[in-house]
Amino acid sequence: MPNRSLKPKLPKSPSGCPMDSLLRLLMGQWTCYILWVLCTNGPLRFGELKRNVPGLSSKVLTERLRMLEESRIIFRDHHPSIPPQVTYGLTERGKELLTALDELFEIAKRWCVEDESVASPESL
Amino acid sequence: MPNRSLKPKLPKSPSGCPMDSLLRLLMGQWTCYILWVLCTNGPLRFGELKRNVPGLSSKVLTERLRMLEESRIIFRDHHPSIPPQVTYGLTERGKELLTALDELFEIAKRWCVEDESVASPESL
DNA sequence: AAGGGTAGTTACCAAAAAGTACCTACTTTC
DNA sequence: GAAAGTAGGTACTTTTTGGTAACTACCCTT
Repeated sequence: MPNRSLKPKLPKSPSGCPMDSLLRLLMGQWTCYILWVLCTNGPLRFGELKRNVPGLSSKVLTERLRMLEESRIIFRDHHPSIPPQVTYGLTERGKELLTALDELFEIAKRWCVEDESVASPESL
Repeated sequence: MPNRSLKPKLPKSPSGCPMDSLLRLLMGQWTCYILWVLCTNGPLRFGELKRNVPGLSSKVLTERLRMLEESRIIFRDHHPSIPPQVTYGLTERGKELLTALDELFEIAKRWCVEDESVASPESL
């Protein structure tokens, strides 16, 4: 049986600022992308999730999932069958978080369009 | 004269996703905190900014400011007087971004309160 | 005339993060 | 009977970051 001992080691936010803890969590590479995949695809098994994020290693995926689970942003549903079946999905907190991240996404898209129209002006 | 040659080296988002570029920018340590300080205090000079973010080194501050300037999230106002006077502040883009980040901040605060009330339930 | 403040830059080093490869234990499929 | 798939864990290496200290050039203050 896997012992789930991989240490997530969030530095525990010495400043005590709530935003600091949240940023520290989201700032890790892949983290937001993992959340976005879980949001658009619904709950996924470990392997499916990994296949949906090309380039992501098992090690890092496990770390990220542990941190997100600990913060109750995602849930972990474990069926100790053979082969084992573990499903991850967004909790209510996770969905709430995604609505905020979605706003960032909208901004990113808007800026991208703006930048393109600056790069190639319509005056031809 | 400082030659402003410090390479910001954003990995240029190989995936081409707009959100990826934005996250790559915001994800760096201190970046969001710098933006928050500029938002709450208004435009600040380099030294003032540094003093407002304890623990942040000149090197990293310069790197972050260059990246944010390049993305037009902050502006850089340079008066080549002696001593030199350089002021940084949020652009319209920056202010737009901060409204989105503020929502994350609200979520972080709410969760923090929730977690405390779970840790010490009112049933005494 | 020595020290401090201005806004950085550079080189060097230490720490943290991420990637790689290989391992479990069991079943199903080829 | 060997390979592949399940969900990770472990050890090792490499890459990326961030911090430190010293430096620029010029002025004002003590």
